[in-house]
Amino acid sequence: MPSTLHVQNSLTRQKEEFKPIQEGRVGMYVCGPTVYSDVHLGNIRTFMSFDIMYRYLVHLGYKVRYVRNITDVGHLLDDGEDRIMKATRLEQLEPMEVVQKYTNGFHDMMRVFNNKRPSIEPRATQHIVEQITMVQQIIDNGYGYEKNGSVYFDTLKFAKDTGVYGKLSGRILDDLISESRDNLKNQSEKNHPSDFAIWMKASPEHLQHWPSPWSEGFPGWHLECSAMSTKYLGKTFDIHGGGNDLKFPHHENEVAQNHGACGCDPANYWLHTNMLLMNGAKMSKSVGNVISPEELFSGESHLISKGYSPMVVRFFMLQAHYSSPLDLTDEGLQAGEKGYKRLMEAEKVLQKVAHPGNGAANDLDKEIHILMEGATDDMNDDFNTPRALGKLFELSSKINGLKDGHLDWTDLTAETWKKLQTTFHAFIYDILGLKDEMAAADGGGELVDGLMELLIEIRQNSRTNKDWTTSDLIRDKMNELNVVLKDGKDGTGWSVG
RNA sequence: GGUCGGUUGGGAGAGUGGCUUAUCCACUGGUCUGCAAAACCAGUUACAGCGGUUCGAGUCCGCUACCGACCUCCA
Repeated sequence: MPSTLHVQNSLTRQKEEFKPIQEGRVGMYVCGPTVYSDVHLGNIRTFMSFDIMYRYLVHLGYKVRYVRNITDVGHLLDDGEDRIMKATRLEQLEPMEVVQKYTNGFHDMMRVFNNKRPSIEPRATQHIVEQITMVQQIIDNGYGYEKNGSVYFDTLKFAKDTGVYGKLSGRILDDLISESRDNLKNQSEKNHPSDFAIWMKASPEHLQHWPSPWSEGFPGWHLECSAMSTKYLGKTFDIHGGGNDLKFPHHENEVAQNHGACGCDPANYWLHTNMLLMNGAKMSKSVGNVISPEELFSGESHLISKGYSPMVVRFFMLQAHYSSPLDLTDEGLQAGEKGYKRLMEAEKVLQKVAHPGNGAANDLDKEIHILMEGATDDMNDDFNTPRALGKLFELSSKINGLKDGHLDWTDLTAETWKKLQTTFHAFIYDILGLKDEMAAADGGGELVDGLMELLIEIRQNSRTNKDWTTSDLIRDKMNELNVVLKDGKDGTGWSVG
């Protein structure tokens, strides 16, 4: 139960206390999407995980510079074709049209899931100069060589000189030699199979290309992150993140490039998120378990029984730790939907109900404090959202218990109640980034509120007169409209859903 | 073949060498209620298998089985 933030560092494979380079400030770089197709649910989980980290760091009072790039060039498919170029060909669009289209889609989806915008969202194509400069530095330092207009990173020399190559992914260069397969397009040009391109000469049909000292071409995929993180966060910064499938080769090569150019580690803490599974397997077309965010919302998929709202999906994802694989299932989503509503209801009750005034710091008071502190400790422990959520649910029980009269208001002070209101609200909205999806519906303005009050009053009169026909009619009709009436000790409440 | 991770109750999913339950969903009983819903209380199902370390192990070590990711574009 750490009282300061600890994170699992992929670089050391250990949980370490987080100490920023500059006090009070954090530089964080996260590998963003390659904008060549619609955003994948797995991406959404990854960016949501880093969104939580970003939010929590901000909550802790850090001034965070959060950089998340857009890859719009240089990311090749295994047949050597550029991802963007492929989309250009298939959709008959300009490269920048492809990039804009899927960038827009990505942004829309990030907003739908309530992910905060990064401080800087640089694009690879806007940083060609920086990348060319870095290639030159790498060449000057003896770790790059040119072949037919393309430039490659000399992994063998780098590994011999520094011993750094393979540090992040746990791979040894000897293994890489035997592992590598001769299926890369430019294989023959490379001195060594594990070498990778940092500048590629453009073939005639390639639409995205820039002049450079070596050829008319484009930067290698791994290079953009090195160049842009260095530009905006400095040679060494605090946190570098991405999906764990990027660990090798992308992140390993990034480390190599930074060392090759500047002789230093790019980031002190490398954080990797785990994969999202669908029904126990990685989403893939061959398995037939792919579902898009839109299908998830609408329910139009054989994989799910109904649609689930973005916040339900977000809540569902928060119930697993970011470093564990998460299995997306219909049952899991259903459970998530109920849990999400329960949590949000408790928050509403908490904010609506005032402490009567007289109370002492008894056991209940202490329990509430312990739970609140526990939730913070959980977040400090490598952003453990599932455990923190558990604490929030235990607090929900206390809140509901007080409201229903099962727990005694005199056992806690008004200050504690006030603090609970602040803390709970901060956790749900600021840290976990949940939104009240019912708010839009039931906050339909004063008119709706007034009408609802009137209906509830009429129904209450019927109930007093034991006119069950009328009271049940109102309740049933409301149910048909997806409005749930809740009879409590202090009158009737209502909610949508 | 190599690297890394995983296997927890009906489902999802935390967790720690012992003492106090994760939590959510589902289920059972109860309280409340005109009835229901909601809420609250209580309860039922666990730590893949085998061996070892230990006074004591889901928790550490080893082996076996199974699963996954990466090694090739991928969050």
